[in-house]
Amino acid sequence: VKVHDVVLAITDGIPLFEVAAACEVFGSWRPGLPDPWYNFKVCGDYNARVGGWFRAESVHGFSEMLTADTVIIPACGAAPDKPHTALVNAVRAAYENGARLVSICTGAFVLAAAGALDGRRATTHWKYANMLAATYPRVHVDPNVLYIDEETVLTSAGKSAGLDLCLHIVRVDHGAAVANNLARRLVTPPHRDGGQAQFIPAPVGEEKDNIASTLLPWVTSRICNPLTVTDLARQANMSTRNLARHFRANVGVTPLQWLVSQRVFRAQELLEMTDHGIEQIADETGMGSGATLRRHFNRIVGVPPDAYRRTFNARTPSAESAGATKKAAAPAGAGTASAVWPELSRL
DNA sequence: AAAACTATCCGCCAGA
DNA sequence: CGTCTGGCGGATAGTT
Repeated sequence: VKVHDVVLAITDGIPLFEVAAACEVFGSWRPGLPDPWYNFKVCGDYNARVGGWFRAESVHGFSEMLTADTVIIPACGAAPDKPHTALVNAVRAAYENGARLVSICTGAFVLAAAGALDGRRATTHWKYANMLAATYPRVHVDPNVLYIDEETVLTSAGKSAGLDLCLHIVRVDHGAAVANNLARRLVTPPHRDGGQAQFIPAPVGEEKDNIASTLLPWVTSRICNPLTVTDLARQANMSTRNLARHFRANVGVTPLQWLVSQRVFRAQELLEMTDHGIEQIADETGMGSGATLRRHFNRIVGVPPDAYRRTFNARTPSAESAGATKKAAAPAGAGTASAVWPELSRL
């Protein structure tokens, strides 16, 4: 099996965070991940300043992109609308060679300049969305999503959305279980399918009495109850129609979709931390039946509940036969990293 | 696995 | 006016 070549391109003045996110995901193998992980290289300007604190010395030339399977452009320098010419040319060449292009933050400007975004949907840091749309009219800019997957071209919003996109790519390449495993190790919340789901509309939201800050906590704390969408509407003091409207606008998915994903997340925790049976967990997560839980769990997590438990349950250090997955359980005392998920996973 | 049955979603629209 | 809300009904998604 050929190892997937990932090349990260950096230019002078590039922000640290975006670079770091990609390096964390693609640049280091961790226990439990497939062994030949990615073949990760950094290319760019020699001595480019990174984040204002470091200089990049050990970098390859842009020509590395020509043989890459995936090219990542974390951002551009201070003037996104005037991208680095050599970089743009290299990206164009890589694209014509069939490479998958990935941008984080203002990296989308480089992709756009290379023509890779023409006629496509794309996103970038919300602060630059207008500029991107104005500079490249043929790009359909959507500032309201974390990332957009156009198969061969993937763009993401700023900062941590880049991490979400990187994990999404791992999910595409290696499956949900591997992606979730990596997310756990990075102590970041796992996500649903990224392809069509567009969650988190407002990058810079206000803290009013919106659904996200009032209704969602109310529900998550009662996730063991078989709440219906009508129940949520009653709690929010609005009609189901209005709830559907506001929910979509504030949370990005429909009430039921969100509800089901929360139940599955809770089921993940119970699978990790208890030895309860599937039927019991279905009951404890407000899911109607074990069959229903299995179906949704499989769809969202990517593996069946029992397989998930075998991999992650901290109580039963199941003898992993083949050496592939070295005891993926969390360190003792940490109570499994998923303990931090409920708060973070409010998509 | 498929079918019958429910619940939910969302465009449209009128009324506040 | 422009904005918000709740009801309706067909299409979909979810459940048994």
